[in-house]
Amino acid sequence: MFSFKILKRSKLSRARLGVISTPHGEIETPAFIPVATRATVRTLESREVRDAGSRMLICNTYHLHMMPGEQIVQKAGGIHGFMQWDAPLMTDSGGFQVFSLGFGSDHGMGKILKEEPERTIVQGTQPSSVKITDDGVHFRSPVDGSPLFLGPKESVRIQEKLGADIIFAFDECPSPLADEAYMRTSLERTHRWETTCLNVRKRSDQAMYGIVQGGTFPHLRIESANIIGALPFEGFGVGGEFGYDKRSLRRMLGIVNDVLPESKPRHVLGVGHPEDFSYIAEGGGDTFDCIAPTHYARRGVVFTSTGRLEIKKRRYLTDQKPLDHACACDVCKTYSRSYICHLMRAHELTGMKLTSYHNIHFFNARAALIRHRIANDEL
RNA sequence: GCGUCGGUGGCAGAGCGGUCAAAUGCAUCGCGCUGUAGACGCGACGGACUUUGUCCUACGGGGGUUCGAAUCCCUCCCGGCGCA
Repeated sequence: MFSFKILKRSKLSRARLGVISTPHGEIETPAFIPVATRATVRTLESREVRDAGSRMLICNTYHLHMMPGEQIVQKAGGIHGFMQWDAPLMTDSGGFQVFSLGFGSDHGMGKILKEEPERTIVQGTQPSSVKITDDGVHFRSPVDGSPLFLGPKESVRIQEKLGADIIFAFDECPSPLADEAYMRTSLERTHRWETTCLNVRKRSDQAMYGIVQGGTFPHLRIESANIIGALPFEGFGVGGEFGYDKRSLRRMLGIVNDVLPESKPRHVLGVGHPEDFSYIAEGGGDTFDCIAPTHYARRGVVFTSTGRLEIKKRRYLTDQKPLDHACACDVCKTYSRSYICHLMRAHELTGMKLTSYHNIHFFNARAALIRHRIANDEL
């Protein structure tokens, strides 16, 4: 049911052109995957996401377990039926929440930094609202404080009920502030968890991706890729941070992907600003997800062919041009910057919807361009 | 006309003798967001400068009281409400 076909390998880089086939259809790669954490790409209906050019989404185990709960989703026919998305779907395992609700929250930072960090998280350190044990992670909801224990068994059990086409093994996304000793301990624990995920899986109609970690330590990345790559996963995720320098993203991916079996698809977790696309493809990434298009859209940041546009600025109130003159999306064909600027300033939901739609379309178009360039031997 | 309440920064709205260039919210400006807790977070927001400080101009206008007033008094102007 699940397969990955490589249509072309670049001669210039590790980039490849491919097709992932799932029980819910195919997707051409490299591809950008919008994030639909709680079974929605925020502000957009499933059909709109589809219209904007998306062929696969990634939902989240932790968030869908907390609300509405996997039983509800399962009864609705899995996420596909629940959200009426008749195309491929992935679910993230909850491994990112180990970071985002843990050290990420403690230090008020994301997993990608702009400069070399001071590695203050040493082996044995625990985040304040999350407790990491050998069996899994005790979470405490930042919303209402409700507890949740998620380990490899729990994550797989939930993901099998949610029913995505591709599920991820449970990992710990480590903080960029972790020192090497912490990173090694975390990595070894993650490796054990991933083996458990393979052992407890019951469904054969879902692909399971193992996740490579190791932070910015090349030898740990290689070690992780060797171990995870040798396990019978249908594909691989590459998680964590890749260094503050954009170039190191391509380098680290390259290091990992030289080790991972070439015939299986690789998903780069949580990376994908427009300027990252070519690095990801050149590093051998096939799919990648990022909250950027929707996250920024709601804050009034629009991605265009000439860079970011902060559409809430007063100066756009009288601008009759489309968001992006080079964009073919319905929003750009229909509405002016002036209108969208007004909606955003008035806090009208439609404003966020229009910017989200455009950004998703823009990201998809950029991914299509990457595919085009590989096909034309340009990348 | 009489009575009464009120006029504070772009807006709304605290303050009601010193610790007030004036709380708070919104707006504005700047910055930050990369497997989404977050339609969010941080900073600035009268002017000028030698900017953890100094000076100037400010709480409807004018005039007083006081060492000191956005805060008290008088008067004028404007607005809400009530009564004629």
